[in-house]
Amino acid sequence: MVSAAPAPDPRAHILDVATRLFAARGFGDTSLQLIADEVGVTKQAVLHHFSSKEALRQAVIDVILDHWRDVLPRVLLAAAASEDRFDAVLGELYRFFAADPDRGRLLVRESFDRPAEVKRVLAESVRPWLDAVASYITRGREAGHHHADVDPEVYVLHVMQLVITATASASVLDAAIAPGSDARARYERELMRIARASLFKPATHHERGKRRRGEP
Amino acid sequence: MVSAAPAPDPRAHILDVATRLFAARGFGDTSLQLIADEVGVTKQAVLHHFSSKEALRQAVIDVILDHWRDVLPRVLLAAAASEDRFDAVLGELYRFFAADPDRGRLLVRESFDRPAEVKRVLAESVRPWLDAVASYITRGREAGHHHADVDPEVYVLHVMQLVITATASASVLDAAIAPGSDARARYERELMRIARASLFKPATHHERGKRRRGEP
DNA sequence: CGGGCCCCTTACCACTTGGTAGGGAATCGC
DNA sequence: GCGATTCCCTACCAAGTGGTAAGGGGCCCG
Repeated sequence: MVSAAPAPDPRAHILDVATRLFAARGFGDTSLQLIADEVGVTKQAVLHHFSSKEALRQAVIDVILDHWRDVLPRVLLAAAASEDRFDAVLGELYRFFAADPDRGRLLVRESFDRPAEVKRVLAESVRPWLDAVASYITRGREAGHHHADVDPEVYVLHVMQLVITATASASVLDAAIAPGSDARARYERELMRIARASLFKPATHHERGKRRRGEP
Repeated sequence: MVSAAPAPDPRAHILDVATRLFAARGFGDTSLQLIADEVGVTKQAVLHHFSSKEALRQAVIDVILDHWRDVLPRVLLAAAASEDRFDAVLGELYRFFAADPDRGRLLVRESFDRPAEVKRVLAESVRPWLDAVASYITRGREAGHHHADVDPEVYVLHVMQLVITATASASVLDAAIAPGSDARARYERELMRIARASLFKPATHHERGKRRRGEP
């Protein structure tokens, strides 16, 4: 689903298939044989490119993390201060995970299966920019744009979790709501609304026309 | 962690251990042997009480679902209409999952591993009362208590997901925020705040003193 | 032409998996 | 006392697991 082309590079092809299968079935329930069959090679060809199943796991996760580490700074740099930018950043984040639900599923699975590893990554790679975002919120709070009782750090974590799980389990959640209009669009819209309404004060006196200008 | 007593009933003991292990390591990565060792019996004793590993899985899930089906109606019945009741219901839901993070983890894992099954349960067991809650929100919206642009169904789903994932991965998330004051309390408080702020209008003219009466 | 390297194969390995067969000990109703 | 039932054990099994060993075919560089 994530790749149409069979990929000329077999290593990348294996990584791709493994990512999909690990996300869908979990690490323990995905045998090297299954991955190999799906790719169209033998199990030993897989083991040729990745010295062990564990190495394959690491490689799969690294792909996600690298992608993340690449995209996040770019997105956050675009986040100056205004409410419009907030939408842009959150939208980017949402689209990142919505583009491939496997990303979120892998992250969630990993946080369950190997909490120690994930904690390390969180402490090292996530905390820095979480601090940055949190301090941005704190500034906006002191400036009176944000609700006074926001817990910036935890707010950001909760919104991120919401993005991840909403995209990761969207296909399942469809069964819970009445069928009809595009559910995915509703998920995204409502998520954005929740995030916005719980952060921004409801448009105080001054600062009315300033909001929701067109963005380039 | 969830059971201190070794449980005189071996079947219940097995169920308990299996629940914990399935939640922590996933179904595929938990062998019958491991469960048996943890319980202190042989693998065949486990297979005596549960005819197959799959049967054990079902039994574990049924315990969770039964608990859920038992608790939810009771909680929802207490939900008349006021904002105070909202806190009570959401708080109850939160405490239900916070009391044992394995519950949330199991549900999340199950939604990944067996989406078809979960969809069935959602459609049959969750949708009815989700409709009820949603229509309650819709009424409050028409009465002017709630934000006009709330998508009731999706709002409830998102809040539920937030509760589940926040409790399920709380221990991991601790690594992302600055250490110090009780993180769990912050998670709960901020989650409640987000849910409340994104649903209720910010205290219109009348109805001011009514909100946030003394809480213990 | 020939050696070396890369990519992948077949063949095989020790080990674990979920599950079966059958029997033994304790307990209960009679 | 005695059969039946419940509970759990030892012993075993076929199938599948991750991983190793060894080698073959294509290809580049000399």
